[in-house]
Amino acid sequence: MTITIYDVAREANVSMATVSRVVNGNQNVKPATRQKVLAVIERLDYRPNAVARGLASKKTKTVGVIIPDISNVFYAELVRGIEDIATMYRYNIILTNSDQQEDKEVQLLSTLFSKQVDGIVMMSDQVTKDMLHEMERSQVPIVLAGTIETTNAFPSVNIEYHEAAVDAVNRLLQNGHKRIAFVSGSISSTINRLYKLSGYEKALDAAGIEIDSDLIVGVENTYDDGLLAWEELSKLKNPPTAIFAGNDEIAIGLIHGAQDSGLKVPEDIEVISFENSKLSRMVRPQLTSVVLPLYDIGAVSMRLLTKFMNKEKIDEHTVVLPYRIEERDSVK
Amino acid sequence: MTITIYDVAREANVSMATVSRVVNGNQNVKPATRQKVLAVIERLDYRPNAVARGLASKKTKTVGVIIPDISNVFYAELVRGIEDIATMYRYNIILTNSDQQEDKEVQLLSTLFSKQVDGIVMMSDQVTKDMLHEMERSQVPIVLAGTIETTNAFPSVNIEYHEAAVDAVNRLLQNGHKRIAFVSGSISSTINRLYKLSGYEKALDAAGIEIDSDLIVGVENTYDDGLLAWEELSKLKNPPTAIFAGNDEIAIGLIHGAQDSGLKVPEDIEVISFENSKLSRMVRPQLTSVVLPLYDIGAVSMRLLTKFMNKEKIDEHTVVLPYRIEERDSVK
DNA sequence: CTGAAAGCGCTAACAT
DNA sequence: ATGTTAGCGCTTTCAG
Repeated sequence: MTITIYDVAREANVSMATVSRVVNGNQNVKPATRQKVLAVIERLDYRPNAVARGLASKKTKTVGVIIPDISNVFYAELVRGIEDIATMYRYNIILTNSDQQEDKEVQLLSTLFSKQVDGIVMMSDQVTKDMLHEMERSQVPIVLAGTIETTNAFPSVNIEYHEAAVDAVNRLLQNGHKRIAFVSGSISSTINRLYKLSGYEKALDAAGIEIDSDLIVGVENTYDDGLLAWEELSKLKNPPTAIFAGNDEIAIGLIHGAQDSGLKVPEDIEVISFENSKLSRMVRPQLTSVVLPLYDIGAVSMRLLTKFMNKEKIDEHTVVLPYRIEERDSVK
Repeated sequence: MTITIYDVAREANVSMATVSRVVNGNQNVKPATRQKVLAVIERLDYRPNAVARGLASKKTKTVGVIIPDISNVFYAELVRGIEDIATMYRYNIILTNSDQQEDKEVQLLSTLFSKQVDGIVMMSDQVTKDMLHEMERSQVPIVLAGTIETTNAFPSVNIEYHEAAVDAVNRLLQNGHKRIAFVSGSISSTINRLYKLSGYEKALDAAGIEIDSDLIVGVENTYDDGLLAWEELSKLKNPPTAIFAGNDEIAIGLIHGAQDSGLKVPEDIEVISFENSKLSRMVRPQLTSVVLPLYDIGAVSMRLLTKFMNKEKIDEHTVVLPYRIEERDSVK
């Protein structure tokens, strides 16, 4: 049978309260009895039942994580950041994939609540009304990692996407380009629409260049769609001479598409990306890219969550991490 | 306050046992009372507490997953396979990273036990005695995913690494190569040493080619180490004309290394990889590779675990998945 | 088909 | 410093 705190108490001739105290490191225990209890614990190989503890204390020491898809390096980096900090604070994480489906996201929130997680870190392309509704019922803190929620009702950690996008496009403008394309995953997603696209437009505007909708292409965030986007772009009567890519996979697809049709990067066409994952160095030419610090966003999000869970004072519910542009070889 | 099964019972004028029955889909409830209870549940927005349920039923509907590092695409694929099947069977997963450290692996097992997971899927480079010791204490089933445990005491799912390695090297031998290098992550890890390396040696042996230890290089499973390995190999008086790479990142590093020094792949040097992740198509030339079906290994492992958890009859504790070679352009 | 009652293993006052 | 006593919210016999 499984051995319980009660067995230990009996064998050690103390009450279960005392056993509980030594297990939880409570200082109100005479060293001698502590030793005695510890010895019995060792001998019986007693292991506390976290579920019982969770029921009694209403704290489970586990947090929920909702992301679109763990098999995407992008999110995997983020999760690693979350997990590292969680471990540091003795939390475990329940990992769930939403595949960006709203109904799934709502349902995942619900099952995480039922599992009595102490908090949730969530990343989503788009925080809908239904999600918000479910989130508002939460008894536990929720922090949004790398996701925009326009009402700003929840704590979040992000970078300045808009400024970053402006910078990226300016980098291209500096080199004299007039025909700059913007290729990005689901233009409809909040970040792409509200920040990257608007940054792109603002930069062009400031340079006195008219927006050409032919140069704005919305695809999936994948290598293959980067390839596809290149095909589309290269067919234009007046094709682009530089491209601002929404993420690394797209950028690499674009580059390979260009190279396959005989062009040289960056000589014939320049590409700047927005992510800087491990992939960015695994192509030739290596990608010049805005660095989106996914690991850090995850880590900081989790850290912020611990503060809420501990009811510490929080200075800022909304943290904005710095970004920078990593210069490599896809831009001259 | 949080509303409990007791509140629902009171409001519906039934006992909590009845509420429990309708919540759990027990058929022994008159349709009329079921409706009544359901109505109250809806009205009160009652949500069962999974922790309490776990304590009472001794089933948590959550499984533990131990992998080396989620930020590695390799493992991320695997986890996605696990998670999809887990979701299908209504389980959640607690994800943990071991970083391949034995002590951490042992400790993770222990904390997962304490959290009362219903089962564990684990992937490790090397199953040590200490780990085995901890695993043997487990009250719940453990299945090993893509990991070798020589005593075969635990259920596992793998592919035939040895045969796959032989095939891969033969593929190179076919093209007339005599100087074939083997570059792999931690040669000391069980799979690399016991299977890939031995497959490499066997294939060369069968072809009457003597093993040259200069051609066997053990590195980390990273792009950078692939680059490094190339440097080392290219300095040899008698350098290789073909390489068998332990995984995709290494293969890409090797290829870029060769290309950077002016060689052409596959004209001047051929490379075959062992993984076939998304990366394999994201290089030029695209990688010819043994396909290691990570997603499937994860999915099948989880499926196997559900069988154990349900105490279903198991035909084979050890399942071996098929592999194949995906022909692309890094081999002629 | 429904209810009563006894736990599941632990924490957290409250006493002593 | 240590023990007693209620629960935490639910499942699960056992009766009826």
